[in-house]
Amino acid sequence: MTIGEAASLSGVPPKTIRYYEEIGLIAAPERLENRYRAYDESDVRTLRFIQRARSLGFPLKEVGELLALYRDRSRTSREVKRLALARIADLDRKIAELTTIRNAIGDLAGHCHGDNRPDCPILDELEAPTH
Amino acid sequence: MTIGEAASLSGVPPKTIRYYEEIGLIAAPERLENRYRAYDESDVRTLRFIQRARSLGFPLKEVGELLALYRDRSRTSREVKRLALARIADLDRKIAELTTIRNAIGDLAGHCHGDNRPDCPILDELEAPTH
DNA sequence: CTTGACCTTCCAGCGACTGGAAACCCTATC
DNA sequence: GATAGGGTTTCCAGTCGCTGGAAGGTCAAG
Repeated sequence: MTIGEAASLSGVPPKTIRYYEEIGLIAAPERLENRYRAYDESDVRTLRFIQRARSLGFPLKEVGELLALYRDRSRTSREVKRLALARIADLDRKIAELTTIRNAIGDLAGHCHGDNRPDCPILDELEAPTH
Repeated sequence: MTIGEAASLSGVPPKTIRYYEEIGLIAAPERLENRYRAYDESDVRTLRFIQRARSLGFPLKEVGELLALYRDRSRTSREVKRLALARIADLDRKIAELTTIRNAIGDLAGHCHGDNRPDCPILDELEAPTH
């Protein structure tokens, strides 16, 4: 099948598939006589795997590791779990950071009238923080 | 004062200060005879303002808007609050998204033994999701 | 025979920096 | 006066994960 068909079956756009090939995440596929890339079911499964790992926030480097583990019959579940737990720790850090920021802005906005007057605690605080 | 001094007083690295100048976020400063950039107290205050707005997650484009509002004596607090509330909505969306992902990986990791055996629900799920 | 939808390659840009190279400037020390 | 070290200057490249666009080749339908 062509790249467009593989794209719609896997949910990964053609441009992105070519990009994954370029950076070596997936192997370069066979070509048809007209130089079009030819994919099969197995390629589509790989692309779907990648798509799901990406949607879970794994960076491409880790997607590559997951893919290698996925193909390695002798891998242990420990290796996979290690990646997953690292990803969770990373997400927890990011969530905590965003939450802190969100609350800080929330506090500021809560003290701002938001009317036609010019005085604004948000700008005041950016100018010279009180805490 | 030189860029290095302005950097340590404001918390914005020299490279970043030059970058802000390049993209037009801050004005190009006077130069000394040796072509070094010369900053004053007011520049440092501006840089600190930017630094704080950035640490609150405002993208540079919005930092520019905040800066313009900050300098505009006739601005209303409504305009500032609008930016702050948009930022909060954005953060809430991001936090919700990351939390969803975090829980999804958490579920998967919870079902994975993480031992020497090869079977792993994480890879299984990436291969073919059940939900 | 033309239209339109594919496909190919390559190059550029996003945001917000950051690193490095090559050169210049200033001060202090030997 | 040479040298070492710390600034500073410019410019170019790289990060991450794509995405858009240009210029051209290919194919099936009308």
